[in-house]
Amino acid sequence: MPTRTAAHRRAEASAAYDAYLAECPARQLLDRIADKWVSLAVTALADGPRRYSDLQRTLASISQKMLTQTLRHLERDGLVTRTVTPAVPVRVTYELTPLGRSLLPVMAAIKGWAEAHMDEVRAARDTYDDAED
Amino acid sequence: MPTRTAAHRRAEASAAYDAYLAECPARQLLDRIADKWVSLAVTALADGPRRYSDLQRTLASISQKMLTQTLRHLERDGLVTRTVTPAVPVRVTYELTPLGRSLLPVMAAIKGWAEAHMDEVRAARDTYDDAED
DNA sequence: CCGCATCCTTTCGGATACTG
DNA sequence: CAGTATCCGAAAGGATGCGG
Repeated sequence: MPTRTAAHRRAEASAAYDAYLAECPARQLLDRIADKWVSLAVTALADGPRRYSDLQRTLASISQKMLTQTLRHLERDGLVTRTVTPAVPVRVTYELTPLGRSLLPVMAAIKGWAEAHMDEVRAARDTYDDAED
Repeated sequence: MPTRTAAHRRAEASAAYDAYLAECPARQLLDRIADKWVSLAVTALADGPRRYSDLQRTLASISQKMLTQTLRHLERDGLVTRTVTPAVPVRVTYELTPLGRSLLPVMAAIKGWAEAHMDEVRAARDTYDDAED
């Protein structure tokens, strides 16, 4: 009989990665996904595949450099797929993978929180700034 | 009778802020909270008030500059309270406000996602990098 | 249309030294 | 202990021009 029970193994598995630790890969991954453009790009793909130019219109004022960079990272990390349709002109569409879909609720939540609590944050800032001594 | 029904007003209210728009304040707020240190700091305060030095130990390798800056922003935005206990030496504790508590599940989710899906992302990266042509 | 390469400015963020 | 202030290198990110 093993000295490590199923509960032990579960606890160990859930602690396999710890973003609090600097050297942990999860810390870097957190840094990647905790990003404004990632949040907007992933949520923009919620309803299905979309074209590059379509995404660029939706994520207002994003530069093509940042959009391409963000999409490349998401593609490399297995969160989106990139599909090129050879036509004239070429047509490129991006779509969430199942892994990307698992991140979608989280990204939608953070974007939603910002939109939902903007007024409260504004009020807090006014109070804070008025209290300058 | 007004031409705008309650449903109209609700729809309008929920669309009052839109992070997709560059000029929208919610875009800036999203940029503030979609941050590695914010995620780690907020989740670290989940179980109650903690001291500055305690947080610094938990958020391994964070510089005092970034920790102070992050906490100041959170305080200004009304997400945490800062309490100074005059003693020798001085004791400063940080605690989530109700507004901060409303953000906690979101921040815990993003941190948790990174830790939970690290292996899948790693596998995707290996595949992507191997396919270099 | 969908990029990549380059330049250049701005910001981020670590290191260090110093205060109540 | 819990900061603030300053310096400085590294990285982010916009602008522009070119290419398949």
